[in-house]
Amino acid sequence: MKNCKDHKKCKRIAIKSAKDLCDKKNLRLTEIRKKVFEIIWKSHKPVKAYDILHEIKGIGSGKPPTVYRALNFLLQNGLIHKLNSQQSYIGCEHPNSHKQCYFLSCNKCGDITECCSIEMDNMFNIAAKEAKFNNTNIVCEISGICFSCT
Amino acid sequence: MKNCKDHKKCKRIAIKSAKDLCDKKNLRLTEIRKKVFEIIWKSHKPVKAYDILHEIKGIGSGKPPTVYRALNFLLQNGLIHKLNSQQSYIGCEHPNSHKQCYFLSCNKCGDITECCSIEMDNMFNIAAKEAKFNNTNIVCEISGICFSCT
DNA sequence: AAACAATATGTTATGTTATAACATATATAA
DNA sequence: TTATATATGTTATAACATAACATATTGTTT
Repeated sequence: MKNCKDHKKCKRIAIKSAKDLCDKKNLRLTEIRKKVFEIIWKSHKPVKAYDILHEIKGIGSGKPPTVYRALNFLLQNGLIHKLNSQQSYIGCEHPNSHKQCYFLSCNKCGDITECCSIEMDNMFNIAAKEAKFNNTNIVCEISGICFSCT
Repeated sequence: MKNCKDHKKCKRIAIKSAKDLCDKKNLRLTEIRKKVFEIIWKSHKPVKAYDILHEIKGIGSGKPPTVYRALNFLLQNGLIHKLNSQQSYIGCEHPNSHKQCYFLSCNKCGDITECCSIEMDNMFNIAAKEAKFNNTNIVCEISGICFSCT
């Protein structure tokens, strides 16, 4: 997310839409869950579970299960994503709206961009259909060196 | 890899071509590396590092670094793949030849199919090019329920 | 409001995955 | 043969994640 100029705004919007989504779906965005979400949204860089754990002093038990439960809640409800190739977590840029996305991840600066592409989507759907796979879940992570780091 | 009828043959070929590849590239397929490779090739299912560790009694130190070093050697030289979404390792179906592949992974039977697709490749290349990314590495894993398990 | 059920969090312990750091051995090149 | 690079041994620990059971909080029914 290189083109984020005003991250405070970015974060505010993310929190607002998380609240809205939870209201609409009757989900409880508890204090702990909200805090974990906020920590993840501190930047556009992926965050590790144990970094959250270290940062979450004063709220909740400060023990792994607390953090992982919050992460799982956020993952299940599409508010964050897990980056499997680096075991870390990042806020979803467009909750509510999207089905599938892929990630561009810079090995140098750590910046992540979440991308949606109908073409890519179709590709995945075709691949799954050809193989007769059901209930598919797709992990697609493109890592490399981004433009500004080249 | 549902259409493997004769896995002994499958494995033999894999070991043969690993040897050839190492000869050609002047790489040393030592006893430990070969053993780890063989354990991975016992089936077409992904194998966990610690399962290898438990199975590798009698050869090498039988301690994590030994196994991870062998795994890294095999990964770096394209002889095996790592499935990031399940932290496990699987033999490469076509070393030498391919640049990019994606995986179909059944959540029920655990079977994995390694697929190559020019269209998918192009898609990834276009995505990387558009984003001006260099030296890209792609992780693409489609999980779901396979045809025979449905 | 009281009783109950469902959901969320606390707590302890442990399982799982992976690497750092330094020592020793083996292979290859000078 | 000495030097250098590569591979392995060894000890310790870091990093990631969940099981199992106890308690608290919220929501629902009576």
